[in-house]
Amino acid sequence: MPRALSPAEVEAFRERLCTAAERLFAEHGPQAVTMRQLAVALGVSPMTPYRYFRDKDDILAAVRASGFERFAIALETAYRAADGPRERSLAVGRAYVGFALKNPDAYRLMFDLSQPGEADYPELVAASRRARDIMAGQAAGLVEAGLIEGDPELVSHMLWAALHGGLVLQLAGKLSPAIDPSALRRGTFEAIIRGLTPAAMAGRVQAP
Amino acid sequence: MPRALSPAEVEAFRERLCTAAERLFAEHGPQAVTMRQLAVALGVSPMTPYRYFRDKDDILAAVRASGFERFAIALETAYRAADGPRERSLAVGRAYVGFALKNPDAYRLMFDLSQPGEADYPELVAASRRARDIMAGQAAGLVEAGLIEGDPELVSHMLWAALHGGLVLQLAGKLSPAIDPSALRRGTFEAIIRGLTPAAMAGRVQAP
DNA sequence: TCCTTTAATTTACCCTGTAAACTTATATTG
DNA sequence: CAATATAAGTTTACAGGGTAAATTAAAGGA
Repeated sequence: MPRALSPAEVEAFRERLCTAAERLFAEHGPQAVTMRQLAVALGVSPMTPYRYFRDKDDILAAVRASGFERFAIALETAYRAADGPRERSLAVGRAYVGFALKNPDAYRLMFDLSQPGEADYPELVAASRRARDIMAGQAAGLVEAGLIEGDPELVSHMLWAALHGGLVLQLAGKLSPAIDPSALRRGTFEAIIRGLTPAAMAGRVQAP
Repeated sequence: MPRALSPAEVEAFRERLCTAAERLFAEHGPQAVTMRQLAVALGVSPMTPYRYFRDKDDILAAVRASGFERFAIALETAYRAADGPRERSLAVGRAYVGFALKNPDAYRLMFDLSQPGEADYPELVAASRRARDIMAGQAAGLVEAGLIEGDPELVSHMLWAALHGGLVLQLAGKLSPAIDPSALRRGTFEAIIRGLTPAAMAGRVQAP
C-alpha cells in the first residue's frame, strides 16, 4: 500500500520490530541475531527493516532506548510512591534491582554493552538521563535529611556503582556459589550508608 | 618444515598469536578483528592459526586466560609485598584498579564479556580462581585482625563488586563528567570498610 | 631413493549486512 | 478518468566473514 505510511504506522512497525528484536536479542545475544531472522519473525522480506531503521546498530540502539525508558519509569514510580528520604532510597534501590533481575538481558544490553557512538541516539541519551536523575535525587534526599554526609552526586554514584557491580557479576555468573546475591547487595548498600553516617565520618582511613 | 613442531614450538606460536590478538582485540574489539587480519599480522596464511586453535572463540579464550594470569600475578605480588592486613587490603585494591586502568581492554575482555561455555577452558578458570583467592585472603585478613566484622567471602565480594561496578561504568564512559572516578572508588572503598567496623555494626538499618 | 606423514597454503562454501535494481500499488495531476 | 510520479516493499547482487576440504611441499624412516 505505497504512498501512505502515516507517522503512526511507522511508529507501529518500529515498535513491532523492537519487540521482536528484544526477544531475539535476549534469547541469543544481539550478535547472533541476523537481519534475516528478524525479517522472518516479522513476516517481511529481509530488506524491509531498512526502511524503518538505518542499520542493525540503529535497531540495537532503539531496543536499548526502549529498555532505558521502562527502566526510568520503574525508578520514577518507585521514587514517587515512597515518602521520606530513607524510604525513597530503599524503594529506588529495590526498583533498580527488580528491573535488572526481571529483565536481565535488557539490563545487560543497556549497561554492559558499550556501544560506540552512543551519543548519536538522542532518545537513548534522554531515557538514560531520566534514570540517572532519579538516582541523584534519591541520594540528595538522604544528604538533605542529614542521614548521611557527602556530595549527593558522588553518593549516588557510589550506590549505583556498587549495585551495578554486584548485578553484572551475578548476571555473568561470576559470583562464588557460596554468595547469596541478594545478601551481597543488601550488605553493600547498608555498609555504604552506614559508612557515610555523620557519626562514622568522624574517624576516617585511606583507600586505593 | 613439516614432521616437527615440538611442544615448545607450538607454545611459541600460540603465544605469538595471543600477543598479536591481544593488541588487535584491544584496538578494535574482538568482534572487529578478522582471522585474516590476524594472519596477516603474523605473516602466515589465513588458515594457519587453525592448526593451533580450534576456532576464533578459542583464541579469545586464550587471550582472556592470559589476561587473568597477569592479573592474578599483579594481585599476588601486591599481596605479598604489603604487611599488615589493612596495608594488604589497600595494596590489593590498588593493584586491582591499577591493572584495570592500565589494561582497560584486557579488563573488559576478562570481565565484561560473558563468554558462554567459559567453563570449557580450564586455564581460564584456574587463572580467574587465583585472582579470586587473593581477594578473599585480603578480606579474611581484615576480619581476622578485628578491623571489620562479617563473613570474609561476603566482604571480599562486597569490595570486589563495588570496585568492579565503578570501573566498568568508568570504562564504558557512563559516569557523570562531574565525578572523579578515583574519588568515587576511594569513597566507596572507605565507606564500605567504615560501615563494617565493629563500632558501626552496632546500630543497623535495612536495604533493598 | 621413495614413501609416508604432517605443516602450511589454496580453494571453495555458506552466511552476513546492506547497496542497488526492480516491482507494485496508490495519489496526484492533466 | 487515464497517465504519471512516487514511495513501499521485494529481489538480486556483492563484498567481506569464518572455516571445511583439497592441495602442496617438506622432512624423516624404509
